[in-house]
Amino acid sequence: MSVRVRYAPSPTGSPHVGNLRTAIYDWLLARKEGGQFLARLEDTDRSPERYVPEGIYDIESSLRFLGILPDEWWVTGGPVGPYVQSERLPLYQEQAERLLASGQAYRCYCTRERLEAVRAMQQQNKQPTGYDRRCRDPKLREEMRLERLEREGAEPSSVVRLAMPREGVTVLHDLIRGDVTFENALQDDQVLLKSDGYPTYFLACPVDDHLMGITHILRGDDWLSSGAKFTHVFKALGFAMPTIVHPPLIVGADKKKLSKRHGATQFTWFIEQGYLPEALINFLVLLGWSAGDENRELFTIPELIARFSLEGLSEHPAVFDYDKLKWMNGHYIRQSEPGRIIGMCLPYLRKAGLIADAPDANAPDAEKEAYRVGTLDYARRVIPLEQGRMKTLAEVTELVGFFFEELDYPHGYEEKAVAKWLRAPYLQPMLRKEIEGYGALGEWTVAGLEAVTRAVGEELDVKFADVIHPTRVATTGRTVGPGLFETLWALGRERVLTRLQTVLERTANGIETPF
RNA sequence: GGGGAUAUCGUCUAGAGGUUAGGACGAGGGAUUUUCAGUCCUUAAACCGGGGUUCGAUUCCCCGUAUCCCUACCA
Repeated sequence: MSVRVRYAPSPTGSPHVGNLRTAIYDWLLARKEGGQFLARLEDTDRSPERYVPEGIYDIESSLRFLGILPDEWWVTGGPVGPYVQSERLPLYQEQAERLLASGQAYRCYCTRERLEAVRAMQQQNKQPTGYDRRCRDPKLREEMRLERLEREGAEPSSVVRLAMPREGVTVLHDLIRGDVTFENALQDDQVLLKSDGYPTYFLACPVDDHLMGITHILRGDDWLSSGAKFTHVFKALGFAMPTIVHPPLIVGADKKKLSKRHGATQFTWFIEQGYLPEALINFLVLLGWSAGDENRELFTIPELIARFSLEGLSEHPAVFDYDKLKWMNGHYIRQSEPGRIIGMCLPYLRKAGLIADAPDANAPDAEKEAYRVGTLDYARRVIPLEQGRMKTLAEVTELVGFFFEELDYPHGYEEKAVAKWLRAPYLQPMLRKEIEGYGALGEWTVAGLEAVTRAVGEELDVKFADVIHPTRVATTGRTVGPGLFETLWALGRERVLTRLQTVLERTANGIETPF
């Protein structure tokens, strides 16, 4: 039987990185085994805070971003749809009826108030909490129904609860943890069908996994402790239990389940920051899985597909290491074709106001041409110079800002940079010679710029480095950046000469330090 | 309170009944360059505790401890 796995997110907002990691595992497994990867929307909680329509879009775009497109899902449909639980209500109701008919589930008329009171009492007495099974007794149930009927003047609402066996044990066989045994008597009579007619996870998931032919269930370790109820629903329904495995949780530095207070958890944040899909996949996969004794951690997607197996999953929680992710992302940025990075960086530059938006489609040709030459070509020259320094794409604006911003000494110059390098006694002659030399340069090339600069240093009898640093500060306002000659080359003759000239004039009487 | 799971450098992890317990991130040092980044070399850094089993356990078993997860008409 071919492998069929599913990613089953709830649209409670932007997807959590932990859920996406599971989706990646699912996808890798499907690709590795030549099976199918499906996605199903678990939107059975209709409360406003737990049903976020935009979340659906975030889920969809996150999968697209990662390039792990489901073979069957709500976007494209498929043979076992619909792939949205709220559109499958009759299916769950039907199965609930079966359970009711066979006595493996029962209606419960208890009010929320009563449930809360019971729980409060249990907590007060340090008793295990859980439903006291009052309605499991037909007589008491009818009593409760009548009582509410009279009080409310209409047929009272009810839920359907799982009639968990009162004795024996339920064993869940987890692929990586082995048999996990639960005492049935300790399990709660889980609500399967809510009073609003929607199923809970414990009914919807088994029904769908069965109907959709799911062969392997991968779900977070936080589900393991309710495994008995889950397993029992399959059994009660007469459905074969798929292979099940609980990858470890992703946690924060304090070892608690990764949440907002640890930093970003919403996947869309990572996209916005400019993490590359292959970096995210590589990093996330390694958080809870390893290729064994292969001493490496950088894997391409095809390599991951070839190596992935459920057996490689670890069983203890993994701390999300933002630093390592950054390192890995920087690695993949460096590895990328410059064209790709340029394309990915442009939106950040536009957003930061460093470059203008592209002209309209119906703008005059001259305007389009001017944009292409003046803006795009410049950005194309500049961005690759900083490609090696970016850890995230969002950092590009910080890195290349000085190329685009109007530098007008001393405005836009870093105080420390000026203090350190523009106090050089030979500054004035150096600037004058550079202006002359760069101005007279035939072809504006990196080699030509270097030759001129070296010559200036020799004429001044100053070390090469001592020319380079003040020149960098004079033309960029800072001490760090790409190689000086690449920088000058990218800036272009006009900007370089203007900036040098301005500094020359304004430092004629020593350094103005308005700082 | 109850239940479940887990335990190797700070972090992600590899590992085998006998190893110098390996790699990576991060940290320290050095080299290189024109600053930064990168690259290369290098240093420090770990088997939770106690019992067993065994010639020998960090590895297998038990107990303890610690941590996490669940304990909803949420997933």
